Amino acid sequence: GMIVETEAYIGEEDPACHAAVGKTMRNEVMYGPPGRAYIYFIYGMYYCLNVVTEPEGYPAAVLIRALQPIAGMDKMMVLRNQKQIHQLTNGPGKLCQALNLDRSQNGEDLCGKRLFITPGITIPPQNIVVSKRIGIRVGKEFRWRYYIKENQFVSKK
DNA sequence: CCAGGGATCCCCT
DNA sequence: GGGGATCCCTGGC
Repeated sequence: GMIVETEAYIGEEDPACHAAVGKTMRNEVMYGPPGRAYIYFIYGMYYCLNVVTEPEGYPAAVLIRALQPIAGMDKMMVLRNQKQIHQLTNGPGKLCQALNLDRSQNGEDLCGKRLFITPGITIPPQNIVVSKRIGIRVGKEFRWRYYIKENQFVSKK
């Protein structure tokens, strides 16, 4: 899939970042080297996928909030129990379900062969919308959400 | 040990 | 637009 929506969570000073409480067993992957997957369990039923960024020791990550499916939609439909393509990966929990991601991929090297990100098409800056992050209670003031303008697979306008 | 909360989703009204 | 599902993690006692 093509990543069409992301959010940044940056350091212990970001109250919405899981690292705001300091290093714990849950968030330790964020303190590790960049380029790895930080996958956490949320609301008792869902997982969220992040890409660890920044040098080792500084906890930060980019939450992948939505994908535009490119291949494997048949498998995604089974995993999601959903036939509408637009409902397969338009949310952080949904896309983890569609890609069958869970705790077992937490910490995985995203430069490997199983789960990885490749360069995609270039989106002109004027086609990228910047907004406030979604679903958080604190740290709402930071405009650290980015999504492709008018893309039909973005989770929320 | 236990209570509270959560970077969501789905279904109902 | 609102509430329930569902369970892990964390911090406090």
